[in-house]
Amino acid sequence: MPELPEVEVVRAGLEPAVTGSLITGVEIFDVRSLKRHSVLAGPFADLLAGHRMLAAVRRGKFLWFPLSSGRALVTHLGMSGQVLLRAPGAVEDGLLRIRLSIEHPTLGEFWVNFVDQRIFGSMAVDELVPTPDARPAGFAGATSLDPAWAALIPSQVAHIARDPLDPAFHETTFFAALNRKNTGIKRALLDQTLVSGIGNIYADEALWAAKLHFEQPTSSLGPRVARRLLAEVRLVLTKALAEGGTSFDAQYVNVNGASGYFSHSLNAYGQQGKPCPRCGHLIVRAAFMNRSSHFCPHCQKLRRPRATQ
DNA sequence: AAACTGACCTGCAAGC
DNA sequence: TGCTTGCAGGTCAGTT
Repeated sequence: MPELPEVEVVRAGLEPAVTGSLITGVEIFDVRSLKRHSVLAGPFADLLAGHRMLAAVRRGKFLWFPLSSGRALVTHLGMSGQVLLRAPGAVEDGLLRIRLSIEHPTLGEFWVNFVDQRIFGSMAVDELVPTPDARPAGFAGATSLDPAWAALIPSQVAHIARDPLDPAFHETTFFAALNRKNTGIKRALLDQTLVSGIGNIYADEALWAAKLHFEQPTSSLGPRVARRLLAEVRLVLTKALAEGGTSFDAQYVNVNGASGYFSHSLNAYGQQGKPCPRCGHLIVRAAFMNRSSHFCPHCQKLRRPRATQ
């Protein structure tokens, strides 16, 4: 569920509370939320208790907290994950899977509650490895002043591409990959090894803004169109972030449980049956990759379509 | 090698 | 009211 803007809202909310905090307790209520944790690393709780979190870092939809032990706590929200900051003793959150008790040097004690309805998300303690380009591995907000962990990335996140808001995102490599690939543009936007952070909502929104059909072959995009699309991706992610992300229900909330407002700004996603804000034709929903694509059939036509036997 | 399909899960709304 | 069905913001292993 949460895409880059939603995950960034969570990261930014956690940053002040977790940076410098000592982990004093770990409670696991559902081991399925540890599916990304390798038992070879050791018991999850033992690898956390007694160590400090040094920062809150994000690349795409992955979030991690470098630890004083030299490892990192990795968090992915999956489709329905939330990380909630609570005062110790607060009323129980439903669907609570993991809880960390932490102690901040000046702000005091918190509960970090990992809540996840569908359990597609997870937490794990992972090794940190150097980034190939020696650039900062992800976005760390105000904490990143060339610290030791900046150019280190959790091993399980290393295969994920940089996101389009990352200053080290390599545009040329991305455009070259689009040229080389033999697939549709939406599939490519959702491929986190090409560009990270984009999910079903923002893929549909960016394609609507760029007037591209979701099955337009990537290899058919000229340099100008590809640039335009990337610009639209950045624009929609930035706008959504400014509005606190997209919330349809209580499933996506920030660390305090509050919703974002971007759902009011959607032009295509979930708008099937409503008029396209640009041309007035009705937005259509189509099956795509075991999910849905939403688009305007009038201003998002397939160009140079391949022969359809 | 690259492209694509299920599997993994729970809860909610809509339809009967 | 209670059942069934379809649907949901993602990733990964496995199969062609």
